[in-house]
Amino acid sequence: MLKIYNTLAREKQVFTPIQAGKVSMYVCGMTVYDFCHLGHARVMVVFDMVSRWLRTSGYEVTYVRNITDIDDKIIKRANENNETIGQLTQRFIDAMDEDSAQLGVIRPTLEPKATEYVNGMIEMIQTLIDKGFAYTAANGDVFYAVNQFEGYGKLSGKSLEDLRAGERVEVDTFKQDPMDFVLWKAAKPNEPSWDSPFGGPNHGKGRPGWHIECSVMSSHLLGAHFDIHGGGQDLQFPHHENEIAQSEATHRCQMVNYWMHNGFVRVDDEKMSKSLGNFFTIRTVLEKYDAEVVRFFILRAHYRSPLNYSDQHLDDAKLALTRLYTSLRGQVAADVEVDWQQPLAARFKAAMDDDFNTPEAMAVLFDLANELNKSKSTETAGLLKKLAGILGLLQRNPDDFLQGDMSQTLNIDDLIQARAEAKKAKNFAEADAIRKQLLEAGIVLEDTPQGTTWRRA
RNA sequence: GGCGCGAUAGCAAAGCGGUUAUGCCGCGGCCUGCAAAGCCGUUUAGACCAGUUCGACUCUGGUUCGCGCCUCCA
Repeated sequence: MLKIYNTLAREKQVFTPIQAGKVSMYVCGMTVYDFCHLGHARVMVVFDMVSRWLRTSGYEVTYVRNITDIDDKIIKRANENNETIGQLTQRFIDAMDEDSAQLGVIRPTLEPKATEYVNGMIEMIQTLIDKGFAYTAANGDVFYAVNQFEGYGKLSGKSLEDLRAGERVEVDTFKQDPMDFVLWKAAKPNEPSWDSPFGGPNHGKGRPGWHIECSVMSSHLLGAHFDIHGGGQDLQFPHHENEIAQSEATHRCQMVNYWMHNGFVRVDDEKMSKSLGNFFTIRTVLEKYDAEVVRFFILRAHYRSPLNYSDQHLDDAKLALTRLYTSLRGQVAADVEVDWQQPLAARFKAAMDDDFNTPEAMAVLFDLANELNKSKSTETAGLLKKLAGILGLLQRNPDDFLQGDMSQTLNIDDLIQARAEAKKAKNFAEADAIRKQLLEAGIVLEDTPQGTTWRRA
Protein backbone atom coordinates (compact mmCIF):
# COMPACT_ATOMS: atom_id res chain seq x y z
CA MET A 1 0.00 0.00 0.00
CA LEU A 2 1.56 3.24 -1.19
CA LYS A 3 1.96 6.08 1.26
CA ILE A 4 2.84 9.59 0.18
CA TYR A 5 3.95 12.50 2.31
CA ASN A 6 1.32 15.10 1.59
CA THR A 7 2.55 18.64 2.15
CA LEU A 8 -1.03 19.75 2.59
CA ALA A 9 -1.52 17.41 5.53
CA ARG A 10 2.09 17.43 6.73
CA GLU A 11 2.07 13.67 7.11
CA LYS A 12 2.35 10.46 5.16
CA GLN A 13 -1.03 9.35 3.89
CA VAL A 14 -2.25 6.24 2.15
CA PHE A 15 -2.55 7.02 -1.53
CA THR A 16 -6.03 6.57 -2.94
CA PRO A 17 -6.56 7.79 -6.48
CA ILE A 18 -9.67 9.70 -7.43
CA GLN A 19 -10.40 7.19 -10.15
CA ALA A 20 -9.50 3.60 -9.41
CA GLY A 21 -6.45 2.45 -11.34
CA LYS A 22 -5.60 5.88 -12.69
CA VAL A 23 -3.34 8.65 -11.48
CA SER A 24 -3.29 12.22 -12.67
CA MET A 25 -0.11 14.09 -11.81
CA TYR A 26 1.01 17.62 -12.55
CA VAL A 27 4.53 18.89 -11.95
CA CYS A 28 5.73 22.45 -12.35
CA GLY A 29 8.39 22.35 -15.01
CA MET A 30 10.99 24.75 -16.22
CA THR A 31 11.01 28.36 -17.28
CA VAL A 32 13.04 28.03 -20.42
CA TYR A 33 15.46 30.94 -20.57
CA ASP A 34 18.66 29.10 -19.68
CA PHE A 35 20.18 25.64 -19.37
CA CYS A 36 18.77 23.40 -16.67
CA HIS A 37 20.84 23.09 -13.53
CA LEU A 38 21.05 20.21 -11.07
CA GLY A 39 18.08 21.51 -9.12
CA HIS A 40 16.00 21.06 -12.25
CA ALA A 41 17.59 17.66 -12.76
CA ARG A 42 16.37 16.63 -9.35
CA VAL A 43 12.77 17.58 -10.10
CA MET A 44 12.87 15.75 -13.41
CA VAL A 45 14.48 12.62 -12.00
CA VAL A 46 12.41 12.51 -8.81
CA PHE A 47 9.05 12.78 -10.51
CA ASP A 48 10.19 10.44 -13.25
CA MET A 49 10.90 7.94 -10.48
CA VAL A 50 7.48 8.64 -8.96
CA SER A 51 5.70 8.06 -12.25
CA ARG A 52 7.70 4.88 -12.85
CA TRP A 53 6.78 3.49 -9.45
CA LEU A 54 3.12 4.38 -9.94
CA ARG A 55 3.14 2.58 -13.28
CA THR A 56 4.94 -0.39 -11.79
CA SER A 57 2.22 -0.43 -9.14
CA GLY A 58 -0.32 -0.90 -11.89
CA TYR A 59 -1.65 2.61 -12.30
CA GLU A 60 -2.33 4.23 -15.60
CA VAL A 61 -0.51 7.52 -15.13
CA THR A 62 -1.16 10.80 -16.88
CA TYR A 63 1.86 12.89 -16.08
CA VAL A 64 1.83 16.55 -17.08
CA ARG A 65 4.94 18.71 -16.78
CA ASN A 66 4.48 22.19 -18.11
CA ILE A 67 6.86 24.54 -19.85
CA THR A 68 6.79 28.22 -18.98
CA ASP A 69 7.68 29.94 -22.22
CA ILE A 70 6.58 33.48 -21.46
CA ASP A 71 7.85 35.47 -18.50
CA ASP A 72 9.92 38.50 -17.53
CA LYS A 73 13.23 36.68 -17.60
CA ILE A 74 12.55 35.16 -20.98
CA ILE A 75 11.69 38.52 -22.45
CA LYS A 76 14.75 40.11 -20.92
CA ARG A 77 17.07 37.34 -22.07
CA ALA A 78 15.70 37.35 -25.60
CA ASN A 79 16.29 41.09 -25.81
CA GLU A 80 19.82 40.72 -24.52
CA ASN A 81 20.54 37.98 -27.01
CA ASN A 82 18.91 39.77 -29.87
CA GLU A 83 16.77 36.79 -30.69
CA THR A 84 13.05 36.26 -30.68
CA ILE A 85 11.32 34.79 -27.68
CA GLY A 86 10.36 31.81 -29.78
CA GLN A 87 13.97 31.20 -30.82
CA LEU A 88 15.20 31.48 -27.27
CA THR A 89 12.60 29.21 -25.72
CA GLN A 90 12.91 26.58 -28.43
CA ARG A 91 16.65 26.50 -27.98
CA PHE A 92 16.33 25.84 -24.28
CA ILE A 93 13.46 23.41 -24.68
CA ASP A 94 15.67 21.38 -26.98
CA ALA A 95 18.51 21.58 -24.48
CA MET A 96 16.20 20.50 -21.67
CA ASP A 97 15.00 17.54 -23.72
CA GLU A 98 18.59 16.49 -24.35
CA ASP A 99 19.53 16.81 -20.70
CA SER A 100 16.52 14.91 -19.42
CA ALA A 101 16.99 12.15 -21.98
CA GLN A 102 20.59 11.80 -20.83
CA LEU A 103 19.38 11.41 -17.27
CA GLY A 104 17.09 8.59 -18.29
CA VAL A 105 13.95 10.61 -17.73
CA ILE A 106 10.93 9.27 -19.57
CA ARG A 107 9.02 12.02 -21.30
CA PRO A 108 5.94 13.12 -19.36
CA THR A 109 2.63 12.22 -20.98
CA LEU A 110 2.01 15.86 -21.82
CA GLU A 111 4.27 18.91 -21.86
CA PRO A 112 2.02 21.92 -22.39
CA LYS A 113 3.47 25.34 -23.06
CA ALA A 114 2.02 28.38 -21.37
CA THR A 115 1.69 30.33 -24.59
CA GLU A 116 -0.67 27.70 -25.96
CA TYR A 117 -3.13 28.29 -23.13
CA VAL A 118 -3.40 32.05 -22.99
CA ASN A 119 -7.05 31.98 -24.02
CA GLY A 120 -7.80 29.60 -21.20
CA MET A 121 -5.97 31.88 -18.82
CA ILE A 122 -8.01 34.86 -19.94
CA GLU A 123 -11.14 32.84 -19.35
CA MET A 124 -10.13 31.80 -15.88
CA ILE A 125 -9.12 35.33 -14.94
CA GLN A 126 -12.47 36.58 -16.20
CA THR A 127 -14.23 33.98 -14.09
CA LEU A 128 -12.24 35.09 -11.05
CA ILE A 129 -13.19 38.72 -11.74
CA ASP A 130 -16.84 37.73 -12.16
CA LYS A 131 -16.80 35.84 -8.90
CA GLY A 132 -15.20 38.70 -7.05
CA PHE A 133 -11.80 37.10 -6.54
CA ALA A 134 -9.92 39.42 -8.84
CA TYR A 135 -9.88 43.05 -9.89
CA THR A 136 -8.31 45.23 -12.54
CA ALA A 137 -6.04 47.85 -10.99
CA ALA A 138 -5.56 51.38 -12.22
CA ASN A 139 -2.43 50.45 -14.16
CA GLY A 140 -4.19 47.68 -16.05
CA ASP A 141 -2.75 44.78 -14.05
CA VAL A 142 -5.28 42.25 -12.84
CA PHE A 143 -4.71 41.07 -9.27
CA TYR A 144 -6.05 38.21 -7.25
CA ALA A 145 -7.62 39.43 -4.01
CA VAL A 146 -6.22 36.99 -1.49
CA ASN A 147 -8.53 38.06 1.33
CA GLN A 148 -11.45 36.80 -0.73
CA PHE A 149 -10.16 33.24 -0.59
CA GLU A 150 -10.80 31.60 2.71
CA GLY A 151 -8.19 28.90 2.55
CA TYR A 152 -5.29 31.14 1.58
CA GLY A 153 -2.19 29.82 3.35
CA LYS A 154 -3.38 26.27 3.92
CA LEU A 155 -0.61 24.66 1.90
CA SER A 156 2.30 26.70 3.17
CA GLY A 157 0.96 26.98 6.71
CA LYS A 158 1.07 30.73 6.60
CA SER A 159 -1.62 33.13 7.63
CA LEU A 160 -2.27 36.37 5.83
CA GLU A 161 -1.56 38.27 9.04
CA ASP A 162 1.85 36.64 9.40
CA LEU A 163 2.63 37.22 5.77
CA ARG A 164 1.70 40.86 5.97
CA ALA A 165 3.71 41.24 9.17
CA GLY A 166 6.79 39.81 7.47
CA GLU A 167 6.21 41.83 4.36
CA ARG A 168 9.51 42.85 2.86
CA VAL A 169 8.42 43.70 -0.61
CA GLU A 170 7.87 47.24 -1.62
CA VAL A 171 4.19 47.84 -1.43
CA ASP A 172 2.72 48.02 -4.88
CA THR A 173 0.36 50.91 -4.65
CA PHE A 174 -1.90 49.39 -7.26
CA LYS A 175 -2.71 46.42 -5.02
CA GLN A 176 -5.58 46.43 -2.57
CA ASP A 177 -3.61 44.17 -0.27
CA PRO A 178 0.18 43.75 -0.31
CA MET A 179 -0.27 40.00 -0.62
CA ASP A 180 -2.43 40.18 -3.72
CA PHE A 181 -0.65 38.65 -6.68
CA VAL A 182 -0.79 39.40 -10.35
CA LEU A 183 -2.91 37.37 -12.75
CA TRP A 184 -2.49 39.54 -15.80
CA LYS A 185 0.28 42.02 -16.49
CA ALA A 186 -0.55 45.07 -18.51
CA ALA A 187 1.60 45.21 -21.62
CA LYS A 188 4.72 47.34 -21.60
CA PRO A 189 6.34 48.66 -24.77
CA ASN A 190 8.32 46.05 -26.74
CA GLU A 191 6.77 43.14 -24.94
CA PRO A 192 4.63 40.43 -26.42
CA SER A 193 1.00 40.86 -25.49
CA TRP A 194 -2.42 39.38 -25.98
CA ASP A 195 -5.78 41.09 -26.12
CA SER A 196 -8.05 40.68 -23.14
CA PRO A 197 -11.31 42.14 -21.91
CA PHE A 198 -9.81 43.34 -18.64
CA GLY A 199 -9.73 47.04 -19.49
CA GLY A 200 -7.32 49.55 -18.00
CA PRO A 201 -5.15 52.20 -19.64
CA ASN A 202 -4.09 49.98 -22.53
CA HIS A 203 -7.42 48.30 -23.06
CA GLY A 204 -6.62 44.92 -21.61
CA LYS A 205 -3.51 44.28 -23.66
CA GLY A 206 -1.10 42.26 -21.62
CA ARG A 207 0.23 38.84 -20.72
CA PRO A 208 -0.50 36.26 -18.06
CA GLY A 209 1.22 36.08 -14.70
CA TRP A 210 3.09 32.96 -13.79
CA HIS A 211 0.73 31.42 -11.27
CA ILE A 212 -2.33 31.37 -13.49
CA GLU A 213 -0.52 29.26 -16.10
CA CYS A 214 -0.39 26.17 -13.95
CA SER A 215 -3.98 26.47 -12.77
CA VAL A 216 -5.16 26.62 -16.35
CA MET A 217 -2.95 23.93 -17.82
CA SER A 218 -3.62 21.48 -15.02
CA SER A 219 -7.39 21.90 -15.13
CA HIS A 220 -7.49 21.72 -18.92
CA LEU A 221 -5.45 18.54 -19.04
CA LEU A 222 -6.28 16.77 -15.79
CA GLY A 223 -9.51 18.33 -14.68
CA ALA A 224 -10.43 20.62 -11.81
CA HIS A 225 -9.60 17.95 -9.27
CA PHE A 226 -6.61 15.66 -9.70
CA ASP A 227 -4.41 13.35 -7.67
CA ILE A 228 -0.85 14.60 -7.33
CA HIS A 229 0.81 17.95 -7.78
CA GLY A 230 4.56 18.16 -7.48
CA GLY A 231 7.41 20.60 -7.66
CA GLY A 232 10.40 21.94 -5.83
CA GLN A 233 10.06 23.00 -2.23
CA ASP A 234 10.53 26.62 -3.16
CA LEU A 235 7.32 26.60 -5.13
CA GLN A 236 5.24 25.73 -2.10
CA PHE A 237 4.85 29.41 -1.41
CA PRO A 238 3.70 31.46 -3.12
CA HIS A 239 3.32 29.55 -6.38
CA HIS A 240 1.38 26.51 -5.24
CA GLU A 241 -0.55 28.45 -2.65
CA ASN A 242 -1.65 30.76 -5.43
CA GLU A 243 -2.55 27.90 -7.72
CA ILE A 244 -4.89 26.58 -5.05
CA ALA A 245 -6.43 30.00 -4.56
CA GLN A 246 -7.03 30.38 -8.32
CA SER A 247 -8.24 26.90 -9.08
CA GLU A 248 -10.42 26.37 -6.05
CA ALA A 249 -12.02 29.79 -6.37
CA THR A 250 -12.73 29.07 -10.02
CA HIS A 251 -13.93 25.49 -9.78
CA ARG A 252 -15.35 25.46 -6.28
CA CYS A 253 -13.79 22.11 -5.49
CA GLN A 254 -10.58 20.78 -4.05
CA MET A 255 -7.83 21.11 -6.61
CA VAL A 256 -5.29 18.47 -5.56
CA ASN A 257 -5.33 15.53 -3.16
CA TYR A 258 -1.59 15.05 -2.65
CA TRP A 259 1.01 17.79 -2.83
CA MET A 260 4.58 16.56 -3.15
CA HIS A 261 7.66 18.76 -2.80
CA ASN A 262 11.20 17.65 -3.44
CA GLY A 263 14.14 19.01 -1.44
CA PHE A 264 16.79 21.33 -2.76
CA VAL A 265 20.12 20.58 -4.27
CA ARG A 266 22.73 22.43 -2.26
CA VAL A 267 26.26 23.56 -2.76
CA ASP A 268 28.28 24.05 0.42
CA ASP A 269 25.07 23.74 2.42
CA GLU A 270 23.39 26.52 0.54
CA LYS A 271 20.51 26.18 -1.84
CA MET A 272 21.60 25.96 -5.46
CA SER A 273 19.77 28.61 -7.38
CA LYS A 274 19.98 31.02 -10.22
CA SER A 275 19.67 33.98 -7.92
CA LEU A 276 22.56 32.87 -5.73
CA GLY A 277 24.58 32.11 -8.84
CA ASN A 278 25.97 28.93 -7.29
CA PHE A 279 24.40 26.57 -9.77
CA PHE A 280 25.88 23.85 -11.93
CA THR A 281 24.14 23.13 -15.18
CA ILE A 282 23.36 19.55 -16.03
CA ARG A 283 25.53 19.68 -19.10
CA THR A 284 28.50 20.99 -17.17
CA VAL A 285 28.26 18.10 -14.76
CA LEU A 286 27.78 15.62 -17.59
CA GLU A 287 31.08 16.70 -19.09
CA LYS A 288 32.74 15.08 -16.13
CA TYR A 289 30.30 12.46 -14.91
CA ASP A 290 28.29 9.74 -16.56
CA ALA A 291 24.60 10.71 -16.63
CA GLU A 292 23.64 7.50 -14.89
CA VAL A 293 25.97 8.40 -12.04
CA VAL A 294 24.13 11.70 -11.68
CA ARG A 295 20.78 9.93 -11.69
CA PHE A 296 22.09 7.45 -9.15
CA PHE A 297 23.38 10.30 -7.01
CA ILE A 298 19.96 11.98 -7.02
CA LEU A 299 18.02 8.83 -6.22
CA ARG A 300 20.45 7.85 -3.52
CA ALA A 301 18.98 10.47 -1.22
CA HIS A 302 15.35 10.59 -0.21
CA TYR A 303 13.49 13.03 -2.44
CA ARG A 304 12.49 15.27 0.44
CA SER A 305 15.98 15.52 1.92
CA PRO A 306 18.48 18.15 0.96
CA LEU A 307 21.07 16.89 -1.49
CA ASN A 308 24.55 18.32 -1.24
CA TYR A 309 26.37 18.50 -4.52
CA SER A 310 30.13 18.10 -4.72
CA ASP A 311 32.63 16.25 -6.86
CA GLN A 312 33.45 14.05 -3.90
CA HIS A 313 29.84 12.90 -3.63
CA LEU A 314 29.63 12.26 -7.35
CA ASP A 315 32.85 10.26 -7.19
CA ASP A 316 31.37 8.24 -4.38
CA ALA A 317 28.19 7.64 -6.35
CA LYS A 318 30.28 6.50 -9.29
CA LEU A 319 32.11 3.93 -7.20
CA ALA A 320 28.87 2.64 -5.74
CA LEU A 321 27.26 2.31 -9.14
CA THR A 322 30.41 0.60 -10.37
CA ARG A 323 29.89 -2.07 -7.73
CA LEU A 324 26.42 -2.78 -9.06
CA TYR A 325 27.52 -2.93 -12.66
CA THR A 326 30.50 -5.07 -11.75
CA SER A 327 28.20 -7.64 -10.21
CA LEU A 328 26.24 -7.85 -13.45
CA ARG A 329 29.32 -8.00 -15.64
CA GLY A 330 29.56 -11.27 -17.50
CA GLN A 331 26.26 -12.42 -16.04
CA VAL A 332 23.21 -13.45 -17.95
CA ALA A 333 20.26 -11.56 -16.52
CA ALA A 334 17.17 -13.69 -16.88
CA ASP A 335 14.15 -11.76 -18.12
CA VAL A 336 12.14 -12.48 -15.01
CA GLU A 337 8.75 -11.31 -13.90
CA VAL A 338 9.26 -9.80 -10.47
CA ASP A 339 7.90 -12.03 -7.75
CA TRP A 340 6.94 -9.49 -5.11
CA GLN A 341 6.81 -12.24 -2.51
CA GLN A 342 10.53 -12.80 -2.88
CA PRO A 343 12.09 -11.34 0.30
CA LEU A 344 14.35 -8.78 -1.33
CA ALA A 345 11.73 -7.77 -3.89
CA ALA A 346 9.26 -7.39 -1.04
CA ARG A 347 11.72 -5.15 0.79
CA PHE A 348 12.19 -3.08 -2.33
CA LYS A 349 8.46 -2.67 -2.73
CA ALA A 350 7.94 -1.81 0.92
CA ALA A 351 10.62 0.86 0.63
CA MET A 352 9.13 2.39 -2.49
CA ASP A 353 5.63 2.25 -1.04
CA ASP A 354 6.88 4.15 1.96
CA ASP A 355 6.90 7.59 0.38
CA PHE A 356 9.33 6.54 -2.35
CA ASN A 357 12.22 5.61 -0.09
CA THR A 358 14.77 5.16 -2.85
CA PRO A 359 17.81 5.00 -0.49
CA GLU A 360 16.34 1.93 1.14
CA ALA A 361 15.35 0.50 -2.24
CA MET A 362 18.94 0.96 -3.33
CA ALA A 363 20.22 -0.84 -0.27
CA VAL A 364 18.20 -3.80 -1.55
CA LEU A 365 19.98 -3.50 -4.87
CA PHE A 366 23.32 -3.79 -3.11
CA ASP A 367 22.13 -6.81 -1.17
CA LEU A 368 21.12 -8.39 -4.45
CA ALA A 369 24.51 -7.59 -5.93
CA ASN A 370 26.19 -9.28 -3.00
CA GLU A 371 24.01 -12.33 -3.45
CA LEU A 372 24.69 -12.34 -7.16
CA ASN A 373 28.45 -12.14 -6.62
CA LYS A 374 28.20 -15.30 -4.61
CA SER A 375 25.59 -17.28 -6.50
CA LYS A 376 26.14 -16.09 -10.08
CA SER A 377 22.46 -16.90 -10.47
CA THR A 378 20.82 -15.70 -13.66
CA GLU A 379 17.59 -15.30 -11.68
CA THR A 380 19.25 -12.99 -9.17
CA ALA A 381 20.89 -11.05 -11.97
CA GLY A 382 17.49 -10.75 -13.60
CA LEU A 383 15.84 -9.53 -10.44
CA LEU A 384 18.60 -7.00 -9.80
CA LYS A 385 18.31 -5.63 -13.30
CA LYS A 386 14.53 -5.55 -13.13
CA LEU A 387 14.31 -3.74 -9.80
CA ALA A 388 17.05 -1.31 -10.75
CA GLY A 389 15.20 -0.71 -13.99
CA ILE A 390 12.24 0.57 -12.02
CA LEU A 391 14.55 3.32 -10.81
CA GLY A 392 15.85 3.83 -14.33
CA LEU A 393 19.24 2.33 -13.49
CA LEU A 394 21.46 -0.54 -14.57
CA GLN A 395 19.89 -1.06 -17.98
CA ARG A 396 23.07 -0.71 -20.00
CA ASN A 397 25.50 -3.38 -20.95
CA PRO A 398 27.87 -3.38 -17.95
CA ASP A 399 30.87 -2.95 -20.23
CA ASP A 400 29.40 0.25 -21.62
CA PHE A 401 29.30 1.67 -18.16
CA LEU A 402 32.52 0.18 -16.85
CA GLN A 403 34.63 0.95 -19.89
CA GLY A 404 32.87 4.11 -20.99
CA ASP A 405 34.33 5.97 -23.92
CA MET A 406 37.76 4.62 -23.05
CA SER A 407 37.09 1.81 -25.48
CA GLN A 408 38.37 4.14 -28.17
CA THR A 409 41.74 4.15 -26.49
CA LEU A 410 43.87 2.15 -28.84
CA ASN A 411 45.74 -1.05 -28.22
CA ILE A 412 44.26 -1.98 -24.86
CA ASP A 413 43.62 -5.44 -26.21
CA ASP A 414 47.12 -5.66 -27.66
CA LEU A 415 48.66 -4.68 -24.35
CA ILE A 416 46.49 -7.18 -22.50
CA GLN A 417 47.63 -9.81 -24.96
CA ALA A 418 51.27 -8.87 -24.50
CA ARG A 419 50.84 -9.03 -20.76
CA ALA A 420 49.23 -12.46 -21.00
CA GLU A 421 52.24 -13.70 -22.94
CA ALA A 422 54.63 -12.16 -20.43
CA LYS A 423 52.73 -13.83 -17.62
CA LYS A 424 52.84 -17.12 -19.42
CA ALA A 425 56.60 -16.76 -19.69
CA LYS A 426 56.67 -15.89 -15.96
CA ASN A 427 58.06 -12.53 -16.90
CA PHE A 428 56.12 -10.76 -14.15
CA ALA A 429 58.19 -7.62 -14.29
CA GLU A 430 57.10 -7.10 -17.88
CA ALA A 431 53.51 -8.02 -17.06
CA ASP A 432 53.40 -5.55 -14.16
CA ALA A 433 54.95 -2.84 -16.28
CA ILE A 434 52.18 -3.20 -18.82
CA ARG A 435 49.56 -3.12 -16.09
CA LYS A 436 51.13 -0.01 -14.63
CA GLN A 437 51.24 1.65 -18.01
CA LEU A 438 47.52 1.04 -18.49
CA LEU A 439 46.69 2.17 -14.98
CA GLU A 440 48.43 5.44 -15.65
CA ALA A 441 46.18 5.78 -18.69
CA GLY A 442 43.16 5.25 -16.44
CA ILE A 443 42.65 1.59 -17.22
CA VAL A 444 42.30 -0.97 -14.45
CA LEU A 445 42.94 -4.60 -15.33
CA GLU A 446 41.15 -7.48 -13.69
CA ASP A 447 42.25 -11.05 -14.15
CA THR A 448 39.41 -13.52 -14.07
CA PRO A 449 39.26 -17.26 -14.72
CA GLN A 450 37.85 -16.34 -18.13
CA GLY A 451 40.74 -14.07 -18.94
CA THR A 452 41.64 -10.46 -18.35
CA THR A 453 39.05 -7.69 -18.47
CA TRP A 454 39.45 -3.98 -17.99
CA ARG A 455 37.49 -0.97 -16.84
CA ARG A 456 38.09 2.71 -16.53
CA ALA A 457 39.38 3.91 -13.20
C1' G B 1 10.36 39.07 13.34
C1' G B 2 6.67 34.89 11.54
C1' C B 3 6.33 29.78 9.83
C1' G B 4 8.75 25.14 8.85
C1' C B 5 12.68 21.39 8.39
C1' G B 6 17.05 19.05 9.99
C1' A B 7 21.32 17.38 13.37
C1' U B 8 23.27 9.35 12.50
C1' A B 9 29.99 6.71 12.37
C1' G B 10 36.13 9.50 8.25
C1' C B 11 32.39 10.76 3.92
C1' A B 12 27.38 9.89 2.01
C1' A B 13 22.69 8.09 3.61
C1' A B 14 18.12 4.92 5.56
C1' G B 15 15.07 2.07 8.78
C1' C B 16 13.91 0.93 13.65
C1' G B 17 11.65 1.58 21.17
C1' G B 18 15.42 -4.00 22.38
C1' U B 19 18.19 -7.90 17.00
C1' U B 20 24.08 -6.59 10.61
C1' A B 21 21.05 -0.83 7.18
C1' U B 22 23.54 0.18 2.62
C1' G B 23 27.71 2.39 -0.44
C1' C B 24 32.73 4.62 -0.35
C1' C B 25 37.15 4.89 2.76
C1' G B 26 40.25 2.14 6.84
C1' C B 27 41.95 -2.56 9.00
C1' G B 28 42.57 -8.27 9.04
C1' G B 29 41.92 -12.74 6.25
C1' C B 30 40.73 -15.78 1.75
C1' C B 31 41.56 -15.70 -3.45
C1' U B 32 45.76 -13.94 -6.92
C1' G B 33 52.62 -14.84 -9.37
C1' C B 34 51.58 -9.84 -7.40
C1' A B 35 47.36 -6.88 -7.99
C1' A B 36 42.31 -5.63 -9.17
C1' A B 37 37.50 -7.47 -8.60
C1' G B 38 34.96 -10.64 -5.37
C1' C B 39 34.11 -13.23 -0.71
C1' C B 40 34.53 -13.51 4.82
C1' G B 41 35.45 -10.71 9.14
C1' U B 42 36.18 -5.96 11.44
C1' U B 43 37.02 -0.54 13.51
C1' U B 44 34.32 4.37 13.44
C1' A B 45 27.45 6.40 15.14
C1' G B 46 23.25 8.85 16.68
C1' A B 47 24.68 17.53 18.68
C1' C B 48 23.68 18.60 24.03
C1' C B 49 20.52 18.27 28.59
C1' A B 50 16.38 16.31 30.97
C1' G B 51 12.00 13.08 30.98
C1' U B 52 8.86 8.63 29.70
C1' U B 53 10.27 3.25 29.65
C1' C B 54 12.48 -2.91 32.07
C1' G B 55 15.06 -0.78 27.77
C1' A B 56 15.72 5.22 23.33
C1' C B 57 19.61 6.80 17.94
C1' U B 58 14.25 5.84 17.60
C1' C B 59 8.88 8.87 21.90
C1' U B 60 8.28 13.87 24.86
C1' G B 61 10.24 18.69 26.49
C1' G B 62 14.22 22.11 26.43
C1' U B 63 19.15 23.96 24.65
C1' U B 64 22.68 24.70 20.81
C1' C B 65 23.86 24.71 15.79
C1' G B 66 22.55 24.44 10.53
C1' C B 67 19.06 25.11 6.57
C1' G B 68 14.62 26.71 4.00
C1' C B 69 10.20 29.75 3.02
C1' C B 70 8.06 34.59 4.04
C1' U B 71 10.67 38.34 -3.04
C1' C B 72 11.82 35.57 -9.01
C1' C B 73 13.44 30.59 -8.04
C1' A B 74 12.99 23.31 -9.04
